[in-house]
Formats: sequence, structure tokens, C-alpha cells
Amino acid sequence: MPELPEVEVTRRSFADAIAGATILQLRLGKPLRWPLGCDAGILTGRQVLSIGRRGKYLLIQLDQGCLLLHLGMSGSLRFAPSLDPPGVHDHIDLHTTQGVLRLHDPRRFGALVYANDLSDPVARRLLDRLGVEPMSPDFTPDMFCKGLSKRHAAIKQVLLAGDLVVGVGNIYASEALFQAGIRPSARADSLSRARARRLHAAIVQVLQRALDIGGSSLRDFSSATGQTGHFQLETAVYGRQGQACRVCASPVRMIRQGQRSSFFCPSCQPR
DNA sequence: AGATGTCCCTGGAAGC
DNA sequence: TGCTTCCAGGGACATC
Repeated sequence: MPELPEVEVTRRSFADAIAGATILQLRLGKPLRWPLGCDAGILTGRQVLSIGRRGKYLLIQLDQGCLLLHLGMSGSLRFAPSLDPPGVHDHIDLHTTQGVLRLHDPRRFGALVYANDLSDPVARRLLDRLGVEPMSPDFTPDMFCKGLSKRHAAIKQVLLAGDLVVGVGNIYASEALFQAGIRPSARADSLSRARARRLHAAIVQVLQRALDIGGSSLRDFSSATGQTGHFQLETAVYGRQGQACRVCASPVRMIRQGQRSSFFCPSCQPR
């Protein structure tokens, strides 16, 4: 499932190729999570200036207006000069003078939303609550520690909430917590400064590593050019319940937190 | 304001 | 073999 590294890899894989293109037509398939919010016809003739990203949202900046694209949990993009006729799960085809941008999304948790600009209430509703970018200079150990100290919930759930730091999904949250030696159920405000700093470093490291290897944590992930990661991310704990911890050989355990599964090693993550 | 539970959707796996 | 049930996930939203 696309977490931040996959979204960023996707962005980089077609941003340059689509920049400057003029939109010819937007074809919509089955309804996605939210409606587009405008008549698809008004996009014809508009120019794509750039592709940005905020959290897991791709921001398609137009000469007039902006499209917010979310891959949900099963979405992937393809950008090519031409594509086969759309299949059952191809729900968006953005035809441009430089190629077709296609969203393939079997589970339809993805979305494409039009906004006049990023200060439009439509965009703000989606983006305002997002925390800092984990790979930006704003994500400092200090702000992270301060943020955690105000939260009583379990650390794993605070990470997933995305209002402190964005982009850490279910897989990378478990992996970062393992690397920091912190149990997912530990209360955020119970972490010492030293442990919170360790977690901060682990988050950056885990995400950077995934980015470096092309966002390959997703089993069937591919970039917009169809590039698949050659390196499957070797998860330390995610999805490995019952198997031996790669560090100490204790059986990895799974618990449920807020309808999500969390994985940890009881011995490497004692509290 | 923060915490918690619910919902959206469908392919694949597990259970009967 | 063929059915049914369960599960995965991001994140907005409602409710406490």
C-alpha cells in the first residue's frame, strides 16, 4: 500500500514528463472516495505546471486550479504516451498533449479532487490537519518530543494519525518502532526524551531507506513508468507474527490497535 | 482538543 | 469444489 515513499517515488517518476502538458480530456470511471467537485469538462485546455506532494496527496498544479490526487491503499499511477483501453479498475484517465495519466485502483479508496487553489476550503479541509513532512527540516527531534508529550494515546496510533508527522503508515510505523526499541502500545507522553529522539531518527531512517530503494515496501507497487522495486523491503516485524525476530529470535507478536494490526518483538521492544 | 470507533471497497485467503 | 466470512489499508467523520 502506498505510504509516503511510494507516493514520492510515483511523483518523481512522472513529474518532469507531464510538466507543461495541456489537458485534452479527463475520463472518469467508477466513483472514487470523493467526487471530483467540478465538471470534468472545465479542465480541458488547462496546463499542468508541476506535480507537488503534501503527505500522501499528490498536488497537480494547473495554470488555473489544482488537482489533489490520493492513491488510497491500492492505487497506482501510470503515465505513458498512450495506454491500452481502460480496464475495470482504471478509474481515471487524464489525457494530455504529453501522455495519459491513469489511476488504477481496485479498492477505490483513492480520490481526485479539484480545488481552485490550495487556500480553497476544499483543499484546506484535506490538507490543514496534516502534520510536518518527515523528510523536511521542520521535522526536528525537538518538535517531535514536544508533540508526543501532549498525547496520551498509544505511540503507534499517534504516528498513524498523521497530525504530528505525516506519511508514516501501518508498515513503517511498526518498523520504526522496532528500530527504536519502543513497544507500539507505549503511551506517547510516557516516552523519555532519549527514546523519543531515537524514534525520530528511526522514522527518518526507515522512510529514507524505503525511498532509496524505490518505495518497494508494497508487494505490487510500481511507479508511473511501470518500474517495480527490485529490492523487496525486508521487514523486521511487519507481517511476521509468530516468526523469529531477526535480532533476538523471539517470536514476533501481533496486537490490534484501533482496528489495525501492530507487530513487535516483545524482547527487543520491552516497553 | 484529544481519543475512539465506524465507514468506505474489493481481492485474496481462510474456514466450513 | 464451492460457498461464506474475514481481513487488509488511509483517513475523514461522528461521537464521546
